[in-house]
Amino acid sequence: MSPENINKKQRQRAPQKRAVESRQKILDAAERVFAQGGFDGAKVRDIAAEAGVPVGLVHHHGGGKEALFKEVLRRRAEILSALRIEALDAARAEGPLSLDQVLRAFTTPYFEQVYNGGPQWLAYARLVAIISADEKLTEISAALFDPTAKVFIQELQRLYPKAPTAVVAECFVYMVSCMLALVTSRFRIASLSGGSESGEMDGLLTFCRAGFEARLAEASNA
Amino acid sequence: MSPENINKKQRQRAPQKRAVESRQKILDAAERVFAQGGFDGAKVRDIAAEAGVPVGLVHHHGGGKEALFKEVLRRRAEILSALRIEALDAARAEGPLSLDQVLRAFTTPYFEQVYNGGPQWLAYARLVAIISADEKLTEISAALFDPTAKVFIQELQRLYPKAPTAVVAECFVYMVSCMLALVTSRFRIASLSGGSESGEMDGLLTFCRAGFEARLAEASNA
DNA sequence: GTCTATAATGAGATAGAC
DNA sequence: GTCTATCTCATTATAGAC
Repeated sequence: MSPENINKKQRQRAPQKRAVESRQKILDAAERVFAQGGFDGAKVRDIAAEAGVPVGLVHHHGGGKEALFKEVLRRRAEILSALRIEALDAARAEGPLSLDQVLRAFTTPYFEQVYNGGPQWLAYARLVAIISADEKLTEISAALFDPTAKVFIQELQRLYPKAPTAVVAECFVYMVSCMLALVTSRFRIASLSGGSESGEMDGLLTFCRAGFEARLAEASNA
Repeated sequence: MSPENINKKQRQRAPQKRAVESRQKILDAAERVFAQGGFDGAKVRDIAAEAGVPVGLVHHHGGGKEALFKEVLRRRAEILSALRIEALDAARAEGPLSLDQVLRAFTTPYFEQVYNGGPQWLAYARLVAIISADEKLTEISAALFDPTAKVFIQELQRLYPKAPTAVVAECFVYMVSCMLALVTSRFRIASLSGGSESGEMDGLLTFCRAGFEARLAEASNA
């Protein structure tokens, strides 16, 4: 056995507590900084300052700005996708799916994490909204979210078999936009209405459920 | 009369055709470049190259990157706001407003310009979607769009007097999100559905009208 | 107004000591 | 792994000739 292999094995056995803490601090700080300003707006120096570590360490653990960005996105996208599929399976177990169940299986995990998962999830939610609007990042966000989206669209299609798939996808995109808007524009809603807030998930679902029903019924009769 | 005043008068009389053309080229190029990548992603050099002018000229006419950015946003925001208010007034002239009329007064001018106003309007639409998602640019977009938004929210409030203003504003934000998403995600919808497109304004309105009705009815009975 | 050259700064990445 | 100092390149902005 060569010395290199011995070193590798040792690293696998003892991943140095301090090191993983640093890595975590850097990823979390990057998440917050990227969530304001997006990829180009964020500076590696800002991330280092936010994490309280020297700049060199950000490169060491993150492997460059771009790799760091992708890793930040990937982390929670995987968790979220798993939770959504899980929720859908749980609903399926109860019998035939309703529109409300499908929409809830998609949105509940998101709001659950954003509201109860700690402040990092809120930063992540903002970041997702930013990359969704950015033309240049389409490939990344498609790779992260399209597989799950397709599962849900397929499920919705089953509920409205006569509606064209393009219309189902269109409605799905509307729902996702509203979902992101609710998180990113809560202050905006407050300001536009003169102060008080209202943004709860059930309101969003009422809006979207009615929208789906009306639009897909219309498209089914065309 | 001093020599300076003479010079000023001469400039006002003859605003040199070449100069205004350059200014126009630069603004249009900036619009396209900002529409990909946002403020931080866009480089002044890219704008100059896109406009086919030397870098120095961009600064001369644009007055720096930030001023250029704001000017690009302002131009069409003013046109759009005027068209929307105009459409609302025209509908008012026909008698009591319906929900559909209010929503159409807001969305029609937008789609009219985006689809028939030339390619620069499409770039502008993308740009608006980007700045709407960006936390740091909240002030700018609020200054540009909130005054008109408030007029429409007030009108919607009149249709649903028992609904809390916060809920009306919430629905309004949903509609705007869907409107922006329709323009920015048309290819996304196509990809999610396997190829064909569907994105027409009437479909959006069906979705949002039903959403408004359901959500505001619910909130009025609470 | 237009263009070229350059100044001044900002930012990503790396080398090498500890 | 951690940190400091530095390299290198890109970018905004300006100065000054035409």
